[in-house]
Amino acid sequence: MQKELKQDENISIDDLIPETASRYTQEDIKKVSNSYKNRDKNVNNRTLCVNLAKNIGKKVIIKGSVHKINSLGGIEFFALRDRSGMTQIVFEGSVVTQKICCEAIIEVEGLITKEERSPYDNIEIKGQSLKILGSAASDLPIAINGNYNNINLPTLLDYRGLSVRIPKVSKVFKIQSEILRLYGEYLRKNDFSEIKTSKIISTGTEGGANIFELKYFDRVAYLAQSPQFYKQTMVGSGFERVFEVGPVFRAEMSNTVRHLSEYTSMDLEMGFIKDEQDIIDMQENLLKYMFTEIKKLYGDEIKEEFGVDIVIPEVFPRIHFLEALDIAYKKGVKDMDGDISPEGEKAVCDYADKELGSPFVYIVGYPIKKRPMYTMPDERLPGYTRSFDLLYKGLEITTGGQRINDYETLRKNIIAFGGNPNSFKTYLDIFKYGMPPHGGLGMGLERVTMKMLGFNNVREASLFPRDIGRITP
RNA sequence: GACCAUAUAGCGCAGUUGGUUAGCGCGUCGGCCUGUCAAGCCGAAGGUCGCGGGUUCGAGCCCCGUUAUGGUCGCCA
Repeated sequence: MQKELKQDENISIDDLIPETASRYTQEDIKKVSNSYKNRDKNVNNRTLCVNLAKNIGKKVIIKGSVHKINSLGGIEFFALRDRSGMTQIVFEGSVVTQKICCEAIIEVEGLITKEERSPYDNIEIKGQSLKILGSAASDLPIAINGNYNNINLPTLLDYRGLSVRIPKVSKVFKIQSEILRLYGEYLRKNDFSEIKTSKIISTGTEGGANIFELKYFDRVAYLAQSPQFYKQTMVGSGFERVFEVGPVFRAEMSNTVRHLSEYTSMDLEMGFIKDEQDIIDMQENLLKYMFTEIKKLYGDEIKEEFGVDIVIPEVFPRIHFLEALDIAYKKGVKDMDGDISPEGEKAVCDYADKELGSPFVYIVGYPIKKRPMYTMPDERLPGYTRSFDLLYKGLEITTGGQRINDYETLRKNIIAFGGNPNSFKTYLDIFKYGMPPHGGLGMGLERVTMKMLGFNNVREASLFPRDIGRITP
């Protein structure tokens, strides 16, 4: 709820502009513009926490947030946090004269000292002067320096702007940032081009009711559920291999630990494949690369902070849908009615984990009815398709497959799925005028992050999650 | 959308078969303290028990409604 403004807060933008603003002389202006060229670049020199060890004995300036204060009367210990890590500053005597609260932004000049009693790498800074760059109030609603587990997820999300300061929380998103980097890095190395396509569309791609409607001038438009058609268009364009990382929107009435109304889809699409196995090969190698690099960079921290090992199997098992069903039945999962239930998926994952030593498992060959109209049928097992899901630790993190690339087949499929070919004209045209055999996949960034770090709620892996009940912050 | 659970201080929680002034830990505020690292010791503030109604001499507790949150399912990445 918005609070009423107090009387003295009732100011306008005009109050911010002094009358002199219209009378600045050429000289006044010149003074400012000259300062652009002649500025002292060393004024802002600053040593980061991570670089303290190699500068022991030097006098430095460090800047960051006050993480924690321990005041013992004549001596005060500050834990200081910057983007690289933490350190301890010791103030003796009367250096600290102002009231300073946790999360205040400070600048400290001091001497880097080897000190066995310091909890941070046996290094600390003897503070000689202190400046407040940004003050902080004392009534922090959540503890940034306390035990992460003492705050419930909805509270963390309500105060997201502050909870992202908690080192363990920000670590999640540092890792997620690396996941994104590695995804693009590997695909570029393999001749993929990155594309960005519009998220405002005129018709749904996958059909169904789970699409957000929005006002678009005097018309109705929708938020894209997937870049599917655009990816395929660009395969046909001659790019052959494209990838996109971007938001997709699902208006599903699904209030679960694994659903978001808006999530980041890591998509790829590639031409001149033999079949869906080429797509799986590409993704398997991609994931091995990504996970190996993450493990190199963060493996120890992930183990320590989140208590999980990153396991990268030699081969990712590939099981046919009907085999998977069988495995699930044998594990005692009932009531699947020819389709694999989430419980059945868990059983298959369990099997892959225990029998095949892999937290990943591909289920290939879903029934036609379970897949979108553009999915390539498998001529060897009519009724089934050349599509797949990738399950990771019991959760679906990817859907993909080979697509139909023949115009007539696709046209008939659109009709068979209850659509009107006329409303898919732009899409169909790319097939009418030559389209290579191709396929691709979409991978949910937050789900990958969630499972990699062993969370049981996908919201923990989303900076500003959107779900049925949440559109703020 | 269906079902189940929960709602008590800034945060995390306890609160007995319904019974005086609703507690605990952390945090916050004040005081003491020169090696803290879950600092310690002394003191203090902080609550319309989600909201609305009902039962009762009496409700944080029981009943009805409502809202929010969490979880499960369908569905999905």
